[in-house]
Amino acid sequence: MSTPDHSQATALRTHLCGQLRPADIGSTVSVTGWVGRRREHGEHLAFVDLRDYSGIVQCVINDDIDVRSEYVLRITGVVRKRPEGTINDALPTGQVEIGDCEVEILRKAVPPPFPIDARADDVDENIRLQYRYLDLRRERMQRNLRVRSTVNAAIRQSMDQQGFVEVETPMLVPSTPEGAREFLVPSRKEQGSFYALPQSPQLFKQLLMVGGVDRYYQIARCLRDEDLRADRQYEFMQLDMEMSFVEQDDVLDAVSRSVLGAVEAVTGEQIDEIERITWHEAMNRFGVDKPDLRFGMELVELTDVFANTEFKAFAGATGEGGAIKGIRVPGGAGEYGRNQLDKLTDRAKSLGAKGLVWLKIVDGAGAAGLDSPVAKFFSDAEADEVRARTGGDAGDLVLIVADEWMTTCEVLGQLRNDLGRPPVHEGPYRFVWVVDFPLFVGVDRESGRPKPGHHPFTMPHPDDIGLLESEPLRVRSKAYDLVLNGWELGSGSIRIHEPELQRQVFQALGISDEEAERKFGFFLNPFEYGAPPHGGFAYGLDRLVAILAGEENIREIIAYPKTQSGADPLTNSPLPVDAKVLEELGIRVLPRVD
RNA sequence: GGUCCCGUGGUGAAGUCUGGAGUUCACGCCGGCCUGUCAAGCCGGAGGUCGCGGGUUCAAAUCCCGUCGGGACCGCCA
Repeated sequence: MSTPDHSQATALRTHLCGQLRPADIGSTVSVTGWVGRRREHGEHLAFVDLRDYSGIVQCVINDDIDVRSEYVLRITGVVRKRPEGTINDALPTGQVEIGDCEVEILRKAVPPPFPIDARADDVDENIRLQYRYLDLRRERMQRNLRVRSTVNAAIRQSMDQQGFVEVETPMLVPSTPEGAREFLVPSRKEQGSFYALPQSPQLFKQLLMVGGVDRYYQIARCLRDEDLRADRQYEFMQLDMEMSFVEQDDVLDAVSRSVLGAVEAVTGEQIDEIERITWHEAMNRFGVDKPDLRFGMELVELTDVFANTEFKAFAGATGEGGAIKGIRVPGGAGEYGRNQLDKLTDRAKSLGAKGLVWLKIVDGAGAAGLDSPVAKFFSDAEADEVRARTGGDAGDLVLIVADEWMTTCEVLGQLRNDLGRPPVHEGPYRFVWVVDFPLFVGVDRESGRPKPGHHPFTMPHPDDIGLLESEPLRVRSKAYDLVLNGWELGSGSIRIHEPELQRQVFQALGISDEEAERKFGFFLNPFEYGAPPHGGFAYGLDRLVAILAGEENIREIIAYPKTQSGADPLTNSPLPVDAKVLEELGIRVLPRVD
């Protein structure tokens, strides 16, 4: 991470606590901070660890002074080498200490509810959030906030260098029927009317392209009233961008630069290029559209192996639309007992598979070399081929699913993640662009029409436009996701900028001209005045920062996050408001219905 | 809307399955001793609505029902 090159000395301090080194020996310094631990040895000797964000320095106090945990102090004294045998290698400042200390108590403090150090990692998160201002004093949180700040700065620098213009878009926007549930804001002047908080600046950024801005970006706050998760908050930040007169490669290039610039700024690691795979390949090999490339256990194609199988559970999946695939769990034969294998089977079923076949590979060739309830249904040739394709050795476990192609991929992809995925702080940063997403995903149960995969303004793949009417589900799109270590960082697309193609896509979606005008007119009519070809992207800063900080949960890299139920234990929000306030807004709250 | 896990002095845990006195451990806190410690050490002390409500029982932290709070996940997040 970058460190500021100017001194952070102030009227009250000459140095930061964590900065002092043997080179400072002999200097008279003033440091400020909080009392960490103190070690008293009677009236005439006490050690106080003074802490600021930069670290800890030991101060030697020879007076009888009452200084307690988390008191705010200013200490002035002389930096000196620690006596022989008392050097603390665990501290960056451990070679030195501050002696001849004059102590000024800037503010007394009551004892904190939990220790302000790594032990608070184990404290109930609700309590950490209730006292977030204390939690934030800890090294971990200070580091996380600074990773975040570094990422923001690096992104701004990269976007600026690439000629992007930072434009702010409104927080009070019209409510739109599509997409995520919105937070509503009542209008005081027009009672009964509402603004919404933006789930993203989508409309405004595309209109900036119509407005000739050419390259827009914003570190944008987005708000969605959907259920919270480890990687989802009501409010989150996105690097949002849009470019004019571009093809897909131009967008991927620009985004790659910014995200890789952020990685380098935080870790010093240089990544030259982000690899790409198609959505179809991602599903085939990893069973998810956000593959974690840090580990193997890829899905192995087995459909043709069982083309003429006697095994009924597999025979049904060898035809059109079906697929049989397996994954190898190295060393899994010994690791997974009958009980756990039953649990894996239940898991597969709950994910939508009809069942799960497991094979433990033992010594010997042919079906006899497999330990499995279904081995007796396998021919020797089939058994040998499964071993060859999966690369399975004695002691390995092979899991096989036979189902519709999509189900087979998804179930095994989930099992692959369940069984093999490393924790977030492990391994390299494996970015991947997933391109050629299908334009439509699945079919709406009510209307029978295909549903848009990204949004209805996404450019279909030029080679597939002819299939829009005949086989819409096979149409690929110019939509793409950026994935890092199995986390979806963000997505984007080339947009449709001319009306005829937009009409065709609406038609495939079953949206009439009237409905299109009613729902999207406010958005598309401006295009009539000359929309340039354009495309864009947005990626989640919280997720990127969490991964770079090695945190599993984005709450750890947000100063004031909400709990899973959407509450803030620090402020107790959300809270009821005075009847007067509601009256002014023309709002009446209905009694709770349970 | 659903599934699963958790809730015990300020903090973290054990105790809950198999009911028997608010029992235990570590940290913190308060007081005392202590001149080279560094998650200092030694001695002493205080601190509790076992989340809340109801039920079963002679007896409930423990069993049952409900509820609140926290977490993980499914749905949801075009």
